Amino acid sequence: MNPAKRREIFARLQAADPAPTTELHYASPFQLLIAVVLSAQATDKSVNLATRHFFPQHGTAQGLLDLGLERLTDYIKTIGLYRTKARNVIRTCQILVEQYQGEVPHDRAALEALPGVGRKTANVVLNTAFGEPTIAVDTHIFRVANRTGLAPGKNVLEVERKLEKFVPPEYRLNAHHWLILHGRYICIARKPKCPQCGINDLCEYRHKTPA
DNA sequence: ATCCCGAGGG
DNA sequence: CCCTCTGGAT
Repeated sequence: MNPAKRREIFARLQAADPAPTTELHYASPFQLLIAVVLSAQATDKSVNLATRHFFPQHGTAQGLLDLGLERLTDYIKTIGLYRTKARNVIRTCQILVEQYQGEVPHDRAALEALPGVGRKTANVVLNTAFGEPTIAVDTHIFRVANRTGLAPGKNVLEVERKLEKFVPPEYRLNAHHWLILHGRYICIARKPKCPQCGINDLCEYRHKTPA
């Protein structure tokens, strides 16, 4: 795909949604971190339904330690992978309290050292909580980047590197949320809504869509 | 490559 | 029923 086309895609996404952001509910970098960890292979909606039961009263690292593993597990039983997530969240809280005064480190390596936190989660926290122009490639962005031809790649790391290289600097901060929301509501995995898509004339996939 | 794993949609 | 959802660790 040529650079002018890429630029036009982001210009349109920006026009349609000037200030995109996450749909996860959170009130601090810590709560964003926990919400993103819980969101692995789960919908934002289901994460919000669970966190609303304990973020208000136990929305800090020490607060979740006080809540305890058993009660946290009970609160997130409606989310997939809940046993692993509950253990990881509690261990993460222990590390944050012991090593970072309960705060979220503003540092990629420190974030990725937390249990349950990989490259994608670290990128989301760096972007959304700390304003860094990272592009976290999740299931939506991987699909959108490949379908459209915007940044095709065999794995998420390859797609991330291409996006970093191809997305014009002025769009980089918001690129993550534009692409993810586009993937969630328009470029859906099963049945993409190509007729309603604002960039279908720039896309390399529409031709393969069954009429 | 495999495991973890509930809820919603089609 | 099958697929998908802001993945990460082994």
